[in-house]
Amino acid sequence: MGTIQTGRCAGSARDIGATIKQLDRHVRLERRLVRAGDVLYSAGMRFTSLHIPDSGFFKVMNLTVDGYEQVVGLHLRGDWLGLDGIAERRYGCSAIALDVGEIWSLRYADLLAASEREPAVLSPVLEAMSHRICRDHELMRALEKLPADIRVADFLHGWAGLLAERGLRTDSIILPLTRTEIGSYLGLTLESVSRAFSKLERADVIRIDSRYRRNIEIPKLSALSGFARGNGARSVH
Amino acid sequence: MGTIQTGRCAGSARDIGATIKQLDRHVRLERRLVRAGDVLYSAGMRFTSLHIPDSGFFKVMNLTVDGYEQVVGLHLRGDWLGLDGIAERRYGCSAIALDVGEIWSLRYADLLAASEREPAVLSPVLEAMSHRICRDHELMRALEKLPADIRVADFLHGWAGLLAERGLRTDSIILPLTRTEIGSYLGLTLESVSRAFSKLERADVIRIDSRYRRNIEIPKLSALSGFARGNGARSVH
DNA sequence: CGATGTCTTGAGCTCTGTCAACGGGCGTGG
DNA sequence: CCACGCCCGTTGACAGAGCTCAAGACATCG
Repeated sequence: MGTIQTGRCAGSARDIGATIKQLDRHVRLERRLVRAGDVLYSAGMRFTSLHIPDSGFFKVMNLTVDGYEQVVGLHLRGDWLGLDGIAERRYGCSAIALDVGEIWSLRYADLLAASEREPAVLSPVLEAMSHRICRDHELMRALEKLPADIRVADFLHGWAGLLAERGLRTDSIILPLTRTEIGSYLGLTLESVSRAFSKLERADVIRIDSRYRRNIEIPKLSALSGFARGNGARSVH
Repeated sequence: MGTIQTGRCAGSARDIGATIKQLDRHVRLERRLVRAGDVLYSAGMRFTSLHIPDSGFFKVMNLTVDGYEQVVGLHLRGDWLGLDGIAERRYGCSAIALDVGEIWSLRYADLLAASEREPAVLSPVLEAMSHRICRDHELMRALEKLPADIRVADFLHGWAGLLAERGLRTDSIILPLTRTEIGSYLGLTLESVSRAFSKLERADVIRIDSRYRRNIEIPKLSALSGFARGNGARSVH
C-alpha cells in the first residue's frame, strides 16, 4: 500500500507534461539545472516562486530552533515545491537537490495574475496541495504507530511506487539519501534504519549491494509490501 | 512556541468574519448546527463541500484498514475542513464535532464556478491549505522526536494559543477531548497522556480539576511554554 | 597515506506501550 | 433512593522497541 510515499492519493504527477504545457501558455516558466546540494530555497526566505522538478530528487526539510534538522518531504518529477510558503509569504522549509536534476519555476504572483484570465491554471495547484495534505496524514500515521522495520519497508515500497508511476525500474534502485536522512524522514535514528535494512535483507525481501549500500534490489515488490503490511515476524495485533 | 497547534504559521483564522462576508457575495453558504458526535463527512464519501466552523471544536480522523483510528487534526472557528478531498474527489478523513457548534458549508463546485468571475475567492482556500501544510510539518516534527511530556505540554500550549487567537481565556480551559483522543493526536497511549498530565501538575505548570479532569488551569502560560521548550527535568541534548 | 563521511553491529539503558487494578462520574432501571 | 454498568481517568509493574554510546569496516578524496 505504501502509505509513506504514494499512499492512496494518486494522480498529481501522472501527466505533469500536460500540466506544464498548459501552464506555459499563461505563465512565464523558468527552467533550471541543479546539482546535488543546491538549495532551491531556504526556510525564512521571502516566498516568491513555486517549483516543479522535471528530473532529480529533492528533500524538503524543516530546521528547528535548536538546530535539529528534519526531512519532512521527498519529491521528484511532477511534485510541487514551495506550497508551504503561500500563507506566510515566506518559505517554511528548505528544499535541497539530492542529485542532478532540472526544475521549472514560476512566480506565484504571475500565477495569480494568470488566474484572473484563466482560472483553470490554479486547479493543479489546488490538487497538489490537497494531495500533499493527504500524504502528510499518511506519513503521520506511519510515524505514530508503526515499528521501525515496517516503516522502512513501507518507505522502500513507497519509493518504488514513485519510480513505477514514472515508468522507472523498481527491481534495482539507488537511494539518493543517506541512512541519516531516511531516519530523519521516518522518525528514526540512522542506526535503527540500518538495522531495519539488515533485517529486510535477512528476511529476503531486499538485497543490499555489498559495496554501494544505497543500491537496493527488490526482486519481488509483493514480498516487500507483504512485509510492510505487518508480516515482519510479528502480526501487528 | 506551540509547534503542535499554532506553530509559526499564523493568520488564517484571524478575521474569518471578513472572509465569510466576502465569500458570501459569490458563493451560496449554508449554515448548520451540529452537536457532539455529529459527522460532517466521513472518509471515502464523495467530496462535495468545504466546511468552516463558526463555533465548536472538531476532530479530523483517519481510519486505517485494520480499524485503528487516528486523530490527524483538531479544528475550530475559522479553519477549513475537507481540503484533503479536493485531489481525489473523495474525502480522505472523517470530521466529527466534539461539542455543539455551528458550521458554514459551501460546495466546491460553486467555489470554482465563482472563481471564474471573481478569482480572489480562491485566495483564502490557497492560504488555508498552505497553512495546513505548515502545521502538519510541525506536528510531524513533534511526533518524531519529542518525549511524551513535552508533546503534551506543547499540545496544551498550542491549544491555549488557539483560544487566545480567538479572544478566549487561556488560564482555565476545558478540553473537549478524551485522553485517548489526545493520545491519538500526539502518537501516545492514553496512559502516557495521563502520566504526562500528572507530571505537568507535579511540575506546577498546570492544575487539573480533581473532579472534571478535562478542566485545566494554566496560571502562567510562560511556565508551560518553558516546559514545552525542553525544561522538563532534562535538557534535550 | 591519513582524513572524512557513511554504514554496520553490539551492549546497555530509557522511555513508552502493555496489562492490570482501581476509583469516580453519570445514566439507567429497579 | 441505591445498585449496576459503562466510560473516563489514574497509577503501578513489567517488558520490549528504539535510542545512545562505542567500535570498526569500507569508500572517497585530498
